[in-house]
Amino acid sequence: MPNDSSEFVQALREAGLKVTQQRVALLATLMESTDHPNAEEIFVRVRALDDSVSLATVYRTLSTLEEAGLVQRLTFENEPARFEITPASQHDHLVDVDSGEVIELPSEELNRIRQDLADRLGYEIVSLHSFIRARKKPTVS
Amino acid sequence: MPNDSSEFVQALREAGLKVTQQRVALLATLMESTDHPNAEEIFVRVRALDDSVSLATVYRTLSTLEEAGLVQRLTFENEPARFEITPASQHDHLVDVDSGEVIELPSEELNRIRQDLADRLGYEIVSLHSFIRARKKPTVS
DNA sequence: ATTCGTGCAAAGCCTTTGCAGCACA
DNA sequence: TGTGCTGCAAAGGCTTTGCACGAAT
Repeated sequence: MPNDSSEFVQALREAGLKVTQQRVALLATLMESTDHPNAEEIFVRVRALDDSVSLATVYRTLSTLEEAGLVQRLTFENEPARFEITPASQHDHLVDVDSGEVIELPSEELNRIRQDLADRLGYEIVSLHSFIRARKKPTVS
Repeated sequence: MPNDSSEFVQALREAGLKVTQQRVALLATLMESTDHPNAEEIFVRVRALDDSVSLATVYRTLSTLEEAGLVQRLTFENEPARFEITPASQHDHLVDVDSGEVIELPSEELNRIRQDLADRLGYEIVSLHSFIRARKKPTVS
């Protein structure tokens, strides 16, 4: 039985989901990840904590947690989806087209403007998926 | 041989690509499309103009044109990629989560802020991929 | 004549799913 | 005990690719 005092356990309970060791392991893995891993990478990392987890469960759990709002799916171009724990405030992502590195771009200003635009059209925002593909500029001498 | 005076022909030539009837038909199709069709939908529409075009060619041509900068690929969640003629100025996309409809959100302000953010990090923007999943608000009485 | 593009069919990659067994509530 | 979750393996959807032929330069 997983550690009941964990913050993940509470989050799962609140979402009305059963607390399984696989889900706790996955949430723990994602919480510790500072990058934005894809399902395969998460699979490898989770197995370090619990080697009974299958790839199918990783996919299923990620979808479940996404639906519950605990996890966010990042859909970039020409690559498998990446995932992150749902951040406190939405942010854009800058993707280095050469290295594949992802940099988070927190900006209240961007969020505010998008909010306004959606408002004006009579929409409420469900989620944001913004990535800017960019290349490092040669450093100016 | 396709109509040499067409704007598409010129664009293809400038990109150093051979001018084939398939490519011209695809560009014409995309230019006439006001929505954001996926490869399958483009395939159907292109065949109305030239029924020799194969789905493989649609995919290959879209990738080629994307690389040449003539076409932009829109990568939304849980659905096949959509495409549009590269717009004069970049814009965000609002996706109605219920109907699937895509609304373009032109905003110079958003572009400027993103430009600034990238600049400050020493990056130059290659392309922008921003979609906001949103739901229509109930109309207030 | 050469090079590049195309159609076809097969393969590939990422992701989902059916089913029987197991774990959590 | 009952419901939901899991592992396994198979299937699925979208996209890419090898090959031989055909079209553009």
